[in-house]
Amino acid sequence: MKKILELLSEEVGKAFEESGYKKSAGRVSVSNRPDLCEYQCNGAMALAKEFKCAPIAIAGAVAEKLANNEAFESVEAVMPGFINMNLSGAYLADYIRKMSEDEKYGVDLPDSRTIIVDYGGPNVAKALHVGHLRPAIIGESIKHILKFMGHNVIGDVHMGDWGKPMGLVMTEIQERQPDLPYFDESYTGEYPKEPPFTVRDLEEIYPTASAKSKEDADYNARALEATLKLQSGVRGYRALWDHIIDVSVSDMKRIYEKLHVDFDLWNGESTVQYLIPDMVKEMKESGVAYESDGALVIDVKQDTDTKEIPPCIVVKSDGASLYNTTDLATIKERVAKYDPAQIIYITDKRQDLYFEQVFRAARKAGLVSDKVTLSHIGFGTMNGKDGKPFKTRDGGVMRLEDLIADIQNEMYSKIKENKDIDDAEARQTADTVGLSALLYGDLSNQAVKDYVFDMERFISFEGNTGPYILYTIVRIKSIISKYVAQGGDMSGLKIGDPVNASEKDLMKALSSFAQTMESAEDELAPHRICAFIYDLANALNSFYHETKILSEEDEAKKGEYIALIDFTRKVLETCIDLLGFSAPDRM
RNA sequence: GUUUCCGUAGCUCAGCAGGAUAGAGCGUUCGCCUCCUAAGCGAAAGGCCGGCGGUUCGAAUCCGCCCGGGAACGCCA
Repeated sequence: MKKILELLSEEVGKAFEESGYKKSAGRVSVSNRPDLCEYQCNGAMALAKEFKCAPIAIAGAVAEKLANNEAFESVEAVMPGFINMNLSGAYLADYIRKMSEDEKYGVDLPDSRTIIVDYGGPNVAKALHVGHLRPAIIGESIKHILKFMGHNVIGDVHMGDWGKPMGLVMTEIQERQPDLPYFDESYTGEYPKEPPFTVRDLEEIYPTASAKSKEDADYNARALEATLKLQSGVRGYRALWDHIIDVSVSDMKRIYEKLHVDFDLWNGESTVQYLIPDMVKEMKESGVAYESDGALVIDVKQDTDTKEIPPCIVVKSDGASLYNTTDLATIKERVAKYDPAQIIYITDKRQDLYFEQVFRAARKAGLVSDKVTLSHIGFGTMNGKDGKPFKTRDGGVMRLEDLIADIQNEMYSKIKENKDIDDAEARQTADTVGLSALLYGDLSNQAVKDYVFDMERFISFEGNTGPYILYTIVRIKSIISKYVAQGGDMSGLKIGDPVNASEKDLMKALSSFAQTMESAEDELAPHRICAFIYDLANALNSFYHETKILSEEDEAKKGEYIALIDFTRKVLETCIDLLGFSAPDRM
C-alpha cells in the first residue's frame, strides 16, 4: 500500500499537471510549521523561474484545483509560494484503518534479497567487554529491520578465533602448565576431554599474555609461532584450541542472550581455513596478488582516489594468514553458499579504510561480482561522561556482563523506590526495562557518532528513553485490560474518524510508519525508528490526557478509541522488537 | 603530513533529496491528580546551527577555504 506522503503527492501532482506544470512538482512533505498547517508542498517556488512568473500565482492555481479534493480539509496558497494543507479527518482515519488491517502496517515489500549481516565480532580469547555492545545491538537491530522488510537475513557472529590472540593465549597456558600434552608434539594419545582452564582463567590469561608480548620480544615470537602452529594444523594446538572455543563460546552465548542478541551462524575466521590455500593459489596464478616485502599483497589503488590506499595484505611474510585473509575467504564462502545480494559488516568506524581495502581486493580478485553490495557500517565509540572511551571506575575495561547487570540493578532500585511490588516481579521488570534503557540509549543515536553513556539519563522514565517508551506501552495495556475486565469486547473494533486534535495528531504520528521503515532500511539506521516511536509515544500520551477513554459514554466511540490505542500499541511493540527489546505487562 | 568522520540551547541529542519563526529531552521557572499508571501532560526561558566566502529567490542542510576535536594511514583486529 502507498505511503501517506505518496498519496498526497499524487493528488497535488495531479493538480500541478492540470494547471499545466510537471507532476513531480507536487511532492508533499510534513509541514515544518505545524502552527500553520499539517502538510506542505514547495513545488511552486521551484517552477517560478522556469515559467517566469510569481510562485504564488502557480501555488494559487494549484490550490484552487485542490479546493474540492476530499483528502484535504483545507488547501491554501501562501506567500511566497507555499501550498499549505490540512488533511481531512475522514481521509486520515481511512488511511489508518487500511494500515491497521495490513500485515506490514502499510509498508510495501517490493523485493526480497538475501542479506548477510556480519556483526558481533567477539574474540574467543577475550571476555566480552563494553566494546562488544554496539556491534551486537546495532547489528541485531539492523537484522530485525531487514527481516521486517521482507529480506532473507543471515546473521553471522563472525568470531575472531584464528589470529594472534589465540597464539597468545596458548603461549600463556604453556607458560603456566608446560607439561600439558598439547605442547608435546610427540604425543599421540587422546587429549583430555576437560579443558585445562575455566572461563574466569581465560578472562585473565589473555590480558596477561598481551601485556607480556609487548614487553618481551621472545614471548611475542613464541606467540606468533604458536599461532602459526595452530593454523598449520598441529594436532595438540588444535585440541587446545577446541577447548578454548568451547569454553568461550558457551559463555558468549549466555551473555548475548541477556542482550536478546541471537546469531544464525556461529562462524569465525577459522571456518574458512579450508578455502585459504586454493584462494591464495588462484590469486597468485591470476597475478592479482604479488609479493612485496615478503608478504603477499593485492594492489587496491584506483585512479579516482584522493588519498594513498595501501595494498591489501593477503598473507603475512611469515606465511600466516590474518584478518584480511579470512575476511576474503569468508566472502568467497558466503557467495558460494548463500548467493547474497548484500553483505553488511558492522564494526568500529576505525576500520573504514580496512574494509575499503578488503572490498576492493575481493572485487579485483573476482571473489564477488559487482551485483553484490558490500557495505560497512562503522559506528562510533561509547564514551563515559568525561567524553573519553567508557571505562570502569578504576580505569579498566568493563565486562559487558557487568554493564548489563549494573543497569538492571539500577533499574531494580528505582522500581523498588517507586512501587511496592514483590522482589521477583521487580527483578523481572527491572531486567526488561533496564535492557530497554541500554539498547535505546545506544540505538537512538546515529551509529557513526560517538555517544555518551549516561546511566541516569538512560534509565530515566522521562524524555527520549527506552523506559518512557515502555511506560507508554504499559499504559495502553493497562487501559485495554481494564476495558476487557469491564466486559469490553476487543474483536470487531474499528478505528473511527478523529473527533479532536490530539486524536488526529496520534493518527498523523502513526501514518508515518511506512516512511520511517523505508528510511531505516535505506540508511540501515535504527535511530530513525527511535525518533518515530518517541513522537508516537508523545502523541499517545497527549491523547491520553485529553481524552477520557474508559469513561466515554458513547460505547461506539469508546470502542473506536480502544481500537486506535490498541493499534498504537501494536506499532510501538513492532518497533521495539525491531530495536531488540520488549515491554512488560506492568511496571 | 595525508585522508576521513564530527562540531546545532548550559548538558545529551534530532533535523541535512535547500524552503516560511531551527526541534526534542534533561536541567531551570510556572501550572495540572475527586478521573483510564503524575514513572504523565501543558507552558515559559534558553541558539550568529564552529568561522569566512560561494551557488540560490531562499542555506543548519549543497560547494570551497579555514579553526577545533576524534580516528585511520602494510604484515593487530
